[in-house]
Amino acid sequence: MGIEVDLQRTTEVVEKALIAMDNRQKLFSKGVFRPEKTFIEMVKGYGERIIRPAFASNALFLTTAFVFGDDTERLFERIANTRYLFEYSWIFDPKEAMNKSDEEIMAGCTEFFRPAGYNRRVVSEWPYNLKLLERKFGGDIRNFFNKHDRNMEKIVQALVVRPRAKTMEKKKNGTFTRYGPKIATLVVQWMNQYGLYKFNNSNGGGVPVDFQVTRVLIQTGAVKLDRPENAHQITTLVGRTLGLISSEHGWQLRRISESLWNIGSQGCNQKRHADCPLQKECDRLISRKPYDKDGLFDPKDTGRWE
DNA sequence: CCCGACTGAAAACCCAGAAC
DNA sequence: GTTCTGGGTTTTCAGTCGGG
Repeated sequence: MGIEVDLQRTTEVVEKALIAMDNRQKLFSKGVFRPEKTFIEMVKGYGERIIRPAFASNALFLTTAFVFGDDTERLFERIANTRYLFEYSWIFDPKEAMNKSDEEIMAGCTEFFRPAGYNRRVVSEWPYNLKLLERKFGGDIRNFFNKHDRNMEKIVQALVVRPRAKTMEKKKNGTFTRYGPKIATLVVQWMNQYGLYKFNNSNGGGVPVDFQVTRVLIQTGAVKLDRPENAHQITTLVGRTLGLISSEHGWQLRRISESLWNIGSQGCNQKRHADCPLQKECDRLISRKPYDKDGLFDPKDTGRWE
């Protein structure tokens, strides 16, 4: 059988998730969980206070790279502190950073973000990205977006280069590093959602497909597997399918992403099955272990009913 | 009651090298 | 050449527990 994405079933599940989100059903009763919100509002406010129009856009663009291999809620809780932001605002300022060594920049970056594990690599790429931003785009990420016709797809494409592009390849290309298919789409989604940049097409760029989004679709039978399969292949297929469904039904990509991600991270991940709007659609709980350990999605039930 | 020590879970991916 | 496969890697925080 291999990997089979059931278009009909995916549509059904997505529609139910959207309805639940809109009607504040079950785990959506307190609204949509947006761990990034406080921090983004904080950088916007700070940028206005220091009268630097590029500050918030730059800060969000650079920070989003850290939404890799970290707990998003904990990450934003750690850094959403006005005193810290004031003290470390220079790490988001391309001009000021030009006067500092890579080591100094990396040290400041580590102190501010206190990276949790995998995303330490973001720290080592920070000086490169920051200096590229200054040299090539005049210290304003919005110039990079302008260069790609303010078009979400083109911007994501320029950041990703190609799936699994090597860091060196991106550097040769003169583009930013640490932005893969998930993070690149997440950046444009947030930039648009929080009004940090006006794109020409506000519903492009795709859905950031991660473990949580995919697990919901596997557990509800929208993605059918009869044995463990490669995670990258599945997330690519899922991304394509969700894009298709979005344009077919006129559903916003951001809303599809938020509804499924909320159900996965706030529901399944915390075993709140009784509080899940997709409870009746779902017949299992899959483990994250094979995903981290072997890069696989294992369809096996690990005990939703325990 | 409050510490420090300890444990376990969690993480909106990327890349080298093998296989076509 | 391009595509695919398999696997890496580390900090943080909440929860628990025993000793002082």
